[in-house]
Amino acid sequence: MATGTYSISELAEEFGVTTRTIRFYEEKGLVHPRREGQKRLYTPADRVRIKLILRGKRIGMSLQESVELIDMYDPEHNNRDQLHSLIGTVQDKRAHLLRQKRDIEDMLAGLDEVQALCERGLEGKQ
Amino acid sequence: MATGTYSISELAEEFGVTTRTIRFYEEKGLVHPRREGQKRLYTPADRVRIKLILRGKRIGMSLQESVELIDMYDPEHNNRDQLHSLIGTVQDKRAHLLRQKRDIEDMLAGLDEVQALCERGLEGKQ
DNA sequence: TTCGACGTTTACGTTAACGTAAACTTGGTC
DNA sequence: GACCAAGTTTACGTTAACGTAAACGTCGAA
Repeated sequence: MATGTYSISELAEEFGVTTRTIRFYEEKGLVHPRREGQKRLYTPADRVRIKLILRGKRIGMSLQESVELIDMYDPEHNNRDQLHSLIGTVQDKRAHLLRQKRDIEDMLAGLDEVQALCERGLEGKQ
Repeated sequence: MATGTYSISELAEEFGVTTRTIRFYEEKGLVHPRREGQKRLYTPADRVRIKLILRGKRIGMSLQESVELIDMYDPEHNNRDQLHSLIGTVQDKRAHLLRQKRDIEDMLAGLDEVQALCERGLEGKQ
């Protein structure tokens, strides 16, 4: 296998998913690995895309949402209108993420409470 | 309608979901509203439960996960073993949430980059 | 040369979380 | 008393994100 590339099972193992999952992502147009004969060859860029998609999944984003976010990075945005509209999308995404962050912080505070209650409950039963 | 209670459509509107969604949550045992004749009557406690479930959804939790988290609050945990095991679960949840928080912060940093690139792109085209 | 590990395609199955539609009741109001 | 908004039950439909199985190719080692 060409160096600096990955097989499908390497990536699957690294990310803790099945090869089916990675092929499914290709089916949906999320990645486009080269082929060596019949076999898929993933570049480091492909690997990063998958990594970012899985990061998105962890906070409840759909695959499409992840892809849209990832594609904000690549500069196919040339004219002013596109740049302005992209900035708008960035604002929206930011607002959404900030809300999620607040939600998480609230839950973490809740967990602290629960733990404190547990520990006080244990003290009484020493 | 009894004061200090809510109808299904009141809650649906407040939370921006359909009544179907709220009935579905009942079907799944997530809430247990009283009845006034045929109609469902939601207490403030019911309302909070739904609110917390929807908060969970926003960060990608399943309904079951949300319920498990919510139920950590109520003190049906009496003996030491249960308290210890609950503390363990709290730790796990916390770790999970902290990872999600990091993911979000990374994405926010990414968005800052994108925006900076956009603004620099616009400067050149004034 | 026969495995066994790894890969491939094709295709049907599954689960969660509702959407949607039909058919019915019920309490006020014009 | 007819109507309408808001409620109800029952039931089938839908979408995303894979799981699972079958049937096949390939290539390096024993």
